[in-house]
Order: sequence, then C-alpha cells, then structure tokens
Amino acid sequence: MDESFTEAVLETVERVPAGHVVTYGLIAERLGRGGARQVGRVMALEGAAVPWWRVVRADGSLPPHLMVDAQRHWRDEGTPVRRGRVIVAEALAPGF
DNA sequence: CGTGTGACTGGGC
DNA sequence: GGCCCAGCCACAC
Repeated sequence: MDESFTEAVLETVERVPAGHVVTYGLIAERLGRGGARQVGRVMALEGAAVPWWRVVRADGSLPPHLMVDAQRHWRDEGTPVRRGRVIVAEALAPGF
C-alpha cells in the first residue's frame, strides 16, 4: 500500500460527522481500491490521529481492546448503540 | 516463492 | 445471537 491510500483513508474518516460511523468495507468501496483489511491496516498504524471510533466493523463492533474507549465516545456523541455495538443501519454517515 | 498474520466479511449452522 | 470457516490482500520473514 502506498502513502496516498493511507491519506485517502484518514481523510475519509475525518469527514465522518460525530454521532455517525462508516465501516471498513465501505471506506474501501468508496475509495475504489484496497479492501476492508487494508483499511483496517491503515487504522491500526495511524488511526490514533483521527476519530477512529467512527470506523467500525460491518457488525458495528470493534476489536476487544478498543471497545471500552469506543463506547465512551459513542455515548458522548449520541451514536445509536445496542448491546455494546453501534447500530450501523441507523448510524451510517450520510452519503454512505 | 511459500507461510503466517491481522482495527475484515459474508455465509452457514 | 454466537461460532466457524473460507475468501480476502498487503506485509513481514
């Protein structure tokens, strides 16, 4: 993966409004390159620089080690959650 | 060049 | 709902 892909992913994440989310797969689809795993790779390496809690798995969850902090952010932003997972169908960012 | 790994997914049970 | 599994694809060894 090259640097432009990394920047494209981070820029997409920064555009997601508070209270909304996008999935790894949707970001890849939107960019037209890479795949969910590649987006996940970018987040693992540089996600700390952006609102990473607005990028979730297709089922609205995140890896175990991030769930505690993520839930705090989702609560603060009023993101629709159920059983600890974001309700993707309701929280999906406009335009996705 | 073969293998293992992982902030992923969709399908099957 | 949860678990498993194959497919996925860039990367490190």
